[in-house]
Amino acid sequence: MPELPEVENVGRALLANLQGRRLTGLKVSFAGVLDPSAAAVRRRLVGARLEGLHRRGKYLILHFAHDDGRPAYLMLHLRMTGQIFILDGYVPDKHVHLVMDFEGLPVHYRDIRKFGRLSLVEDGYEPAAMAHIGPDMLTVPARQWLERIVRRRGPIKACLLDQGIASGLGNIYVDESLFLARVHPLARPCDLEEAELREVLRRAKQVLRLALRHGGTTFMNFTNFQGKPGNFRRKLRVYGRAGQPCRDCGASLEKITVAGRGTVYCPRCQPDPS
DNA sequence: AAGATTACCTGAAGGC
DNA sequence: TGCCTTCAGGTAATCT
Repeated sequence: MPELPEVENVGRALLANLQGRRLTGLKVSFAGVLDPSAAAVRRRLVGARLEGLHRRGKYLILHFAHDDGRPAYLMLHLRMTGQIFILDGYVPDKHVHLVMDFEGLPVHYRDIRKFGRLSLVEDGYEPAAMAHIGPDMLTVPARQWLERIVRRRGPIKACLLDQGIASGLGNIYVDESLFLARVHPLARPCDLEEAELREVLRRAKQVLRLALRHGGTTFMNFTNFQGKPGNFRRKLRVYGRAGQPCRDCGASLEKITVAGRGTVYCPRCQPDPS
């Protein structure tokens, strides 16, 4: 499940391998992953060079430019199971839906569940299609984040998953952040002290940076562009560990449902808010 | 109007 | 070549 650190890794790989290269071909075998049609995307992008790239939350926006300077942008979201492979001798299977050719270097897009999207956008790194997406979780100033969350009455876990408040956290890193901050997933931001909220943000940034350094978390499907799994899984404190002992206090970790998501927490380290 | 639910997909896992 | 149900979760759309 790609969240901010996994998406950042993908972005770095794309930049490192493709910056300055020209897109020379585009093959699409499942049209649903591309918006609009392959023909329309080809018309805008083939012949353009990859100039740069921007990430906000779990979105990547690739900036292409034609020789006359005319810009074009491709917005990418991997959703649940999207993967990019840039790998010598990679053999596509039935889940590879799109191949971009960069002057002989093939870039494969694979997506088992077909939730991911590559979308042509015309309005740069801050497109209207992302107007409802909040600031990036890794860089949002504490003051701005507090303003956006402090009056919320829903469970803090739902707020952290809400990409409109701040973007980048998914189910894994939300549970990890709340555990490190010693905050119960059902606690309401409007009931918490400012210091507790600040601690949640501090821990979220910490866990994202740490996961990034370890190449992301491979739980189900994530691998990097060369097909290697991330190493952060063995660092997880609560996610995927329901019924196992808390690494800090030994209590049995509990599993509940919050905002429709499986949620693991320590009943002793993260005391019930009520 | 924020919060909750469902649709979109496939594969893994478990019960029988 | 076992069948069926449940679960996994990011986001948009649709409810209440």
